[in-house]
Order: sequence, then structure tokens, then C-alpha cells
Amino acid sequence: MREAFLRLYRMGLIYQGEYLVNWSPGLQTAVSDLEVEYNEEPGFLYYFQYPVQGGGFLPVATTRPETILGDTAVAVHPDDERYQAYIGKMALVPILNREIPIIADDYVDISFGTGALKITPGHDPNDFEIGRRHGLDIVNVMNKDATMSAAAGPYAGMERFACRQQLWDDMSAAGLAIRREPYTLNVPRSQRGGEIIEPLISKQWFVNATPLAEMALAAVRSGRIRIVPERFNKTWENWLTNIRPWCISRQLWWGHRIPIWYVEGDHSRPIAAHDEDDAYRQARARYGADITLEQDPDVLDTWFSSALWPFSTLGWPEETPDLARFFPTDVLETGYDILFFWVARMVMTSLLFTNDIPFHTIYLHGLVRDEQGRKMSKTMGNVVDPLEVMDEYGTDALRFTLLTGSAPGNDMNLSLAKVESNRNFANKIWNMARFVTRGIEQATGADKPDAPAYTPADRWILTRLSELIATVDRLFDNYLYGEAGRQIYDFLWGDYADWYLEQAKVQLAKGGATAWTTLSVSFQALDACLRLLHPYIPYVTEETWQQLKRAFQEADLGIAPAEGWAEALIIADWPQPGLIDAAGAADFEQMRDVIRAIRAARAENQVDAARRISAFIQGGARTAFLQSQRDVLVFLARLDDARLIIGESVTAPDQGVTLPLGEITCYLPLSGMVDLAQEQARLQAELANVAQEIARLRALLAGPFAQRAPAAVVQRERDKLAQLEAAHAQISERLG
RNA sequence: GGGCGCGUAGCUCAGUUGGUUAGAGCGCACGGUUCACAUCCGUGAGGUCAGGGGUUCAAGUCCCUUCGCGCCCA
Repeated sequence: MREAFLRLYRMGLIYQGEYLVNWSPGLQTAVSDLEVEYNEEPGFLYYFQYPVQGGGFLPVATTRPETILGDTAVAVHPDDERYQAYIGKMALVPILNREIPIIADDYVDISFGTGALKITPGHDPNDFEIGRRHGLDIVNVMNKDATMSAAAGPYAGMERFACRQQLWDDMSAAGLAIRREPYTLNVPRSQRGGEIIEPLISKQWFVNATPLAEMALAAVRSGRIRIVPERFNKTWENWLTNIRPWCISRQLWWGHRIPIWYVEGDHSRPIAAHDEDDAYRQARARYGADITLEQDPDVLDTWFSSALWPFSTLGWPEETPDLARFFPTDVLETGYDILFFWVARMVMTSLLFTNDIPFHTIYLHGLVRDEQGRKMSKTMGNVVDPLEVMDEYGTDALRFTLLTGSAPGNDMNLSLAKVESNRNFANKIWNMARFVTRGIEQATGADKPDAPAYTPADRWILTRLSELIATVDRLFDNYLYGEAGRQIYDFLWGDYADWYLEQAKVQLAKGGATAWTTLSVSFQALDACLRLLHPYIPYVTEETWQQLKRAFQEADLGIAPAEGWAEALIIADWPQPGLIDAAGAADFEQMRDVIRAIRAARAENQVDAARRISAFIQGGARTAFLQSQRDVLVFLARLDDARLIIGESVTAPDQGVTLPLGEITCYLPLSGMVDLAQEQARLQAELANVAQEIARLRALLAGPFAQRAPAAVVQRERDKLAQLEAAHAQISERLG
């Protein structure tokens, strides 16, 4: 901290100066530009007459009449025809009758107010700049507690807003007030205390951030530092190209004292030193033995030390092993609201002091808001306490919600309903593991085949798993953690639990090598997903994984992770994509379509859920495959095995439901349960639907699409068309 | 004044190399004691992706513009 200050000081980048700062009367300290928030609040625009020497009046408008007392000029636009005659003359400050010049400056907005602007360099940032340009005096009419000072003449000692009112009354009485109209003010308030900030002249310490900002700009422009999401580059660019001096001194009783000592209290002779001994050593060398030193009473802005965090925590300025090993770091993850406060300053100080970037990537997340999108605040009482949420739903549930609930850089409205559903996800994972663990008794080590004979379901889930791992890797590479988490969730619940494990009940029941292989595949997929999910939900995944580990080790089936059993999931290897068998996966997906269609037909016709129904499945070229999956079909579609016919071509029952599924057609007799007319109507509707879709695809494929789109995309549409045409033929035939 | 973001199902939100019937959670409707899970399972309804224009074989996705909401900087 002191080292950083001294280096900046010696480089001439820290200086003390009389400047207009944001003064917090309540906290009795200066605050930085970033710590001031502007709110639109109702107020008034006051119009006054300023007497002009030599006769006449100049009308002036202001929102803060009390600052009139500190006016040192009135400015008009050089091109404003109304006031040409006044430029160069003197006006009188109302009430005080102090003479002030009438100047011309093109900062003045001709159309605002009266077009004549009172200039108060001591109490307004813009006026301060104009004052500098024109060499105007600075009159400070306010004390640090926001009462009026002696310079305010008769108003000395009055509170600032009381003075505003009093001045209005007095000027009305003097005939100098013109009118007052409602006006929306942009009121600066302290981010911390909430009271109205007063621009006030005072002596403060500043960092000249311009050279630092240039380095920080170059780091991002050159790509040495990457900001995610990219759009924040613009924010970065905008702020740093318009960087202003950073006011780093604070008048607080806590914090790091500024390492500056004054000789005999003389502020024109500052000594920068590491400590008091050092300061005295320097002072004696310069001024002889008999001097007393006083340290500057101010302390440093807390962000000053935060800016040093990436390297100061590693031992800088010493050349420590930690610094050598861990600096620069890799990714900084934080909320976009402190991009300037903290991130930019870390980048600036790192580049200056270490000649290196502090991290190669800045990953910015959004703000967590309440369910209605409001910023959480204690006064509003809408703060969601994470400890309470964790207590009720579990830490993993909250973590998963925060990680998957939004896109990078976007705010998130924290919904407890979502936390609850993610709690259920954790429960679901637990139950998947229980199922797999319980299945262990269906096989022994002796059942292990030399080479596993994968079923379509096995091939499907392993292929999907490989795709998932590749997808998650890709998303991680692009910092899309939310999307990656959602993908794992969907796979685990929608594919693995709802389909693979469901059909695994059939495979496990067969025992022997089939059961062994099913267990092996079940384990592989679950194990990989636990690894993928560990960064999101470390507690449930670690615990679940340890249970799996124990169960499989005890069972001694010869089923284990490829790398062997790590001591813990947290240090286990990241999964790698394995088997990819697109054809095998497609087989299972086709069967899944058949099962879904049968289920939907059952539900639509109010078939009792427990009832096993008859089915005639015309498989065409897919017959052998469907026959091999007979028991899975029976189980998942709840068919009556004795009344299930699978053939290349089957005789359609007289009554019942027809399910056209492309090359496969499924007939459900459902005798006596289906209204014939209703079924006819349903098929008519479906036929129309299919016909329309066929027409659309034919038109598409006949057009430029077929020539210009990639072959794979065109082929997909062709396949779709073929399926639809087959379905169309089947429905037509059924309808007679 | 300058910049950024958002506007997708009743609600909260995904949808990032543009690929053609747009998804999830919650809610809703109907049905479930199938031996992992009712913190669950099955089925379903619900959207002219804010409006308009453009680029493209193809747009929720890219460009322009209008409207509404929010934020940042000045």
C-alpha cells in the first residue's frame, strides 16, 4: 500500500490539489466520482434578475439559488444576440452587490433557462472548468457541514436548504425574483450515506490516471486481456478514454493513513516516506535536526488497496515464490457493477507496478435481483438472505440456480421456485445413484463379458454422453456456464433417468452379461455426469460419487472409472468423450418415438394406466430390430406381450388407433374403447397436417434451397419428407 | 447528450459459429400405489419470438428503424 503510493508519488502521478470534490457533509469526507449516484428528483428552477452596472438587468436561471452568493461571473453564449451588449460589462451579485464580470463562453446553452448562466466555480464542476478558462476567482460560501460560511454574508451559519428558501424570499422582497417553476433535478447523492453531495473546494490527493488508463486500454485492445461478454469492451473503452483524476484521499478515521509527512505542519513541504522513522531521516537530511513532522490526517480510498489485490496478496513488492508462481492469475470473475471501481484499477496498477496483466480474462456476471427484478436493498426489505435459502433448499440448489439462471452479464431475478426445482434435481441425482447401486445385485464379476454387446439403448446413451461432454467442453471454453449446466441437467433427467434407466430395468432383469453391461453403462454415464456437475453442485455430487465408489468397490464387478478410483471426485479426472455410434443412437430414438406415440394414444383414449394393451406393429425394414427390442417395448409402452404382433406387414385390425411413424406403423386395436368416428376424424386431421407438411417440403426441396444449402441440411429435409410420405400412404390406406 | 442491455408460453427465463414443426422450470388440464424417486412418473393445452423494413436458399438469431422498459457514463 505504502510502496504503491510512494512509487506513484515519485513518478509524479500522485499530487495534492485544491479541487472541487464530491463532499459528503454527513460523512464529512470527500468521495470519488464513482461513489456518487444521480437521481431525478422534483425541484424548482428559479429565475432572478442580476443588476448590470450602467443600468439594466440580466435574467439568470438556477436550480440552486444559495450558490448565487458564490458567483464570480455571469456567462452568456458568444453568439447570443440578446446579450451582446452586456458582454464585458460588470454585473452585481444580488443581495451582496459584489461586482462580477459578464463573460462569453460557448459552454452556455442558449436555449436553457434565460440563456444567461451564473458561474460559481466554488460549487459546481462545470462552473469550475469555466472559471479556470477565464481565470475567475473561487468563492467558497459553504462550510464542510453544509452550512453557509462567512463569505455568504448575512446568510452565514444557515443550513444550505434553509438559505435557498431565505434567499428566494429576500430576492422576492427586493424585486429581483422573476419566477419559480417546477423542474426535475438530477440530484447527486452519496452511495453510502444517501445525503445530497455538495461539490466543494478542498485540498485532496489525486492520482493522475491518464497514463494508467492508456495502458489498460492497450491491454484490452490488443487482446492481452479479454472481457467476457465482449460488449463490455465498449464500456471499458468509454470510461478509460474519458478518465478523470482519481480522488484517493478520504477524511475518515479508519483506513490506511496517507504516507505523507509535513515539516512543521507546512503543507508546501511534504515528505513521502514508508514510515515515520523514514520520514524523519529524510527531514533531518534536508532541514537539520530540529524539526517536527506531522502525518497527513487523511486516509486512502479503500479501492486504492483493492486495486493492488492481484499482486499485493502474493507478497509484492517482494519477489516471492507465490508471486512468481501465481501471477498473473487467469480469470477474474465478478459483477459488472464494479468494472471501474475494482477491475479497471487492478489492471492499471498491475500494468504499472508489475509490468504485466493481472489476469487474461475478465468474466462478468450480472446482478442478482429479487423475483420482480428490483435491486435488493435493506430499506426495501426485499433482500434474499443466501444463508436462509441454503438452509431451506440446500447450498447446491442455490449454486445451481445462480449458475444456470441467466446468461453471462445479464441480471438475474432470483426465484425461489427455481431454487426449489433445482433442489429436486439434487434429489433426482441421489435417486439415480440409488437405482444404479441397487442394480449391482443383478450381476457378479463373473458376468463380465470379454467385449460388451451393447444394446441400442446402451449405444444411444453412450453416444449422447459423448456429445454432452463435447458440448460442455465447448461451452466452458466460451464461458457459457449457464448453458452447460442446463445441458447436463437435461441429459441427466430427460435422457438418462427417463429413458435409459427406465429401459435398464428390463436389461438388468435378464441378469448375466446383459445386466453387467447395463450396470457398466449406467455407471459410466452417471460417473461422467457427476464429474461434469461437480463444479456446480459439489456437495451432492461428491457424496453421491463416494457412495457409488464404495458400492462398486465392494461388489467387485470389475466396473470402475477408466482412470481408476480417485480419492475424491473433486480431484478426479475431467471426463472425455467416448463411444459415438450415430446409427445405434438413431435406432433407439426411433423406438422411443414408437413408445411415445403409443403412450400418447393411450392417454388420449383414456386407457387405464395399469392396463396392458394389444398392439400390431408393422415394422417393414425395421422388423428385425423391433423384434429384438420386444421386451423393452412391452415394458415401456405397457403392452400385452401375448397380444403383441411385430411383423414386416401386419393385418390392420378393424377398429382401433393407427399410429403412422414413417417406415413403421403401429395399430392399437383398443376394441370397444375407441370411437370409430372420432378416430377417423383424428386421422383426417393428421392426414391434412402431413399433406401440408409434405407440400411445404416438396416446395422447399424444389427451390434454390436444394442447390444452395449444405448437403447435410438438404438430406435431413429429404429424409423427413420420405418419412412423411410413408405416413401419408399409411393414413390414406387406413382411411380407405 | 453518449453508450449498453432487455422485450420469446399465464409467470421467471434459456436459446453465441443463421439450418427450416422455438425449449425449460413453475403454473394449468387429464391420468397414475409399474419394486430409484409423489422432492416422483406419463400425456396434453399454451407462443404471428414487441412492431415495421432489409440481407439470405434459410432469421428468435445478422443489419436498419419505431415503440416500451431498465442500466451505465456525462
